Amino acid sequence: MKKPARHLITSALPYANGPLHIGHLAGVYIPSDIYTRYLKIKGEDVISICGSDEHGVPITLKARKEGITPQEVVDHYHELNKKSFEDFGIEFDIYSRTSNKIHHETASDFFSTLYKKGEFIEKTTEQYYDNEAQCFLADRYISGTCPHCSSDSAYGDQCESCGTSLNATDLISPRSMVSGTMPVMKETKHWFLPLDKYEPWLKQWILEDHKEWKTNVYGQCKSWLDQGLQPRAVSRDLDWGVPVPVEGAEGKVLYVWFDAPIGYISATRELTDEWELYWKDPDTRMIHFIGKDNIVFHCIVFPAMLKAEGSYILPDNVPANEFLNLENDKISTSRNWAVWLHEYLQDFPGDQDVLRYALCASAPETKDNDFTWKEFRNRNNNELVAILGNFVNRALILTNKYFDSQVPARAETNEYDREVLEIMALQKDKVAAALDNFRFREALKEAMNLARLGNKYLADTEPWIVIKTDEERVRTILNIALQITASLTIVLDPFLPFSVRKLREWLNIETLPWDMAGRDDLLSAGHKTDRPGMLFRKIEEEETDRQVKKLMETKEKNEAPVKESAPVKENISYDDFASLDIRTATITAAVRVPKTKKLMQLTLDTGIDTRTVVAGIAEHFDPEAIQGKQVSLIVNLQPRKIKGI
RNA sequence: GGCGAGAUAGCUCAGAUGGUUAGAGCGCAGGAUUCAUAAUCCUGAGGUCCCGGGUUCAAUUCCCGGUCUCGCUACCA
Repeated sequence: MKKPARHLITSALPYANGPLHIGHLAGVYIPSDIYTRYLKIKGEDVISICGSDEHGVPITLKARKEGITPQEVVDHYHELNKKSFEDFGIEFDIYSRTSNKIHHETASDFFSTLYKKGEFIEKTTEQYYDNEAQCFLADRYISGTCPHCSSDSAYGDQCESCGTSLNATDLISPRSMVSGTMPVMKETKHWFLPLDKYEPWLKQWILEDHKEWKTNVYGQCKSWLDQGLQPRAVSRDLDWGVPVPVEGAEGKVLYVWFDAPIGYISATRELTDEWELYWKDPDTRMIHFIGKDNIVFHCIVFPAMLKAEGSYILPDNVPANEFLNLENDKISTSRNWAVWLHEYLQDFPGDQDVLRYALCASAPETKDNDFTWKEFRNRNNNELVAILGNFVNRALILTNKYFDSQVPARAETNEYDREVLEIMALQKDKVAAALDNFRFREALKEAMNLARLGNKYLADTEPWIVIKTDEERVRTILNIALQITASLTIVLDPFLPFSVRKLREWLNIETLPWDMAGRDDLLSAGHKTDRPGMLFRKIEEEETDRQVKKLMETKEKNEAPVKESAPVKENISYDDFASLDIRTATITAAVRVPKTKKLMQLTLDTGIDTRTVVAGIAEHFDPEAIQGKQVSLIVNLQPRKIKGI
């Protein structure tokens, strides 16, 4: 493979409607940061791009709910997240945002270019329109009764109660969540990117030319390509986003997934006048770091957009990670089940590298992984403190004790010394080989093995005993131990930037380039080192227990029945009310409905008869636990069949 | 429902074009050691490789069927 002239690293743009958590870090930003730092220390030409994704419906919903403008929402989270990245040493060359002017221009121009080339098809479809608020309603803005489970709190895109994905037109008695009124169907025009047109080319490019992509990425792409691609809408009716730059397109903006990846381009433009070198020169190697939920957009939709435009390069690889769970449960922003980065730093000030280490060591590279506080503590105490911190401390303290902190000269080496030096020299290539293949867990392990080697070397050579009889021999031993320490500052640099900085200060050296790692002459005899402090502190059980307790409290809070009250339905007449026959009934039997997640079949004794009712409660109640309980029931509701019952 | 990925030691994960004793780190047990933040080093115990069938001389690996977890499912972002 030809060596690329430069690298362009992109990291998925975090959506600016919430703070960042450990899942973001482990899945995307730690790998991308390690990779970027690695390329930089190797002396490659590389830029790392990221920014806030600030458009789309959820942000407008959040703004409406909080009674502020969408701009205020994104301003808040942009600043918060930008700071979190800085605090954790995630070094982007630029952290931009999609609500700024340069992005609007870039995205608008991109659309115009495709529009002028005739790359879009226009389609007029019928969509729900809110007459009172005078706007089209995205599916998310519509609620109604689910046609499958009869839950009355289904959204236009999905029923939260039974999990079915829906079209807004499927809903029974739809209501606008903006005004509460009943929406009407109205025609609206949208632009579509005909992905089907690029299908043959995508098949060749991915399925034939990129067999080396990770199996999850390749498999997902293959599944889409095998099913056949369809034209995909690139615009929507909304007043928040990049306006569609076409006459007569008032009230329409670019669909956020058209808009967001262009954010990578606008951020690069904002960073450098040479942006076209990074985006259009075939000698540039582009890598997208993303989570698994983003695969199709980065592997199919965005490449199709770039291809349609014509002058851009395509990604060389898209190393998508799986998801990180937390204490055996899915991370969820809405359920507050997460470790938030800004909160972590309040509770563990100065311990950024510990989290970086723990998340990299158990990154969800091939399958979903679980983060536990216990593992976090163990990783810190047994690996960072005991192996790395301890070795560095031993080497420097011994030097301080025996040779007044000066690097001793190496005399004659014996066979064992040479063996150790040889392993040390090979270690950087092992780390590099893993990093080149985006295997970050393995790379970190190999880097740590260098510290393990150091501990073993000291244990085997026992300088604290030899010093009594043979000082010359100890000089050689400590020289070698210190050379290992110096190499550690190189191979660990991408992973633990904060700690490596400290270590360099104690060794009194500058940042060394990658290729020097493993050399036996990084520190010359007589070089003065500093007395070391603590590289890592021990984390006590109380500290992590407190974190677990915090999560348990969240869980309790979530389980408490403080359900948000649904919007009040339209008033009904007294006659309607009077016609409801509500009675108290006793549950005599309850069984789960097979092949459903949420449905439970109940047998009820109403006092007047015994009847069978299906309720969407199986996620929250145990069949055994609710037997004998009393419920109220409208006994004259029209009977319906659900799942054949 | 359809599709994709995963399931291997107590935990977190590697791995094998099908072939003798399936690996690592952590945890656990025993020993050595004291320079070091009781940190290190050595040794050891631990596995129905998710379940059921098939192909084969041989299956944890390939094929078929199933179970569970996660993701995608085309206007969710």
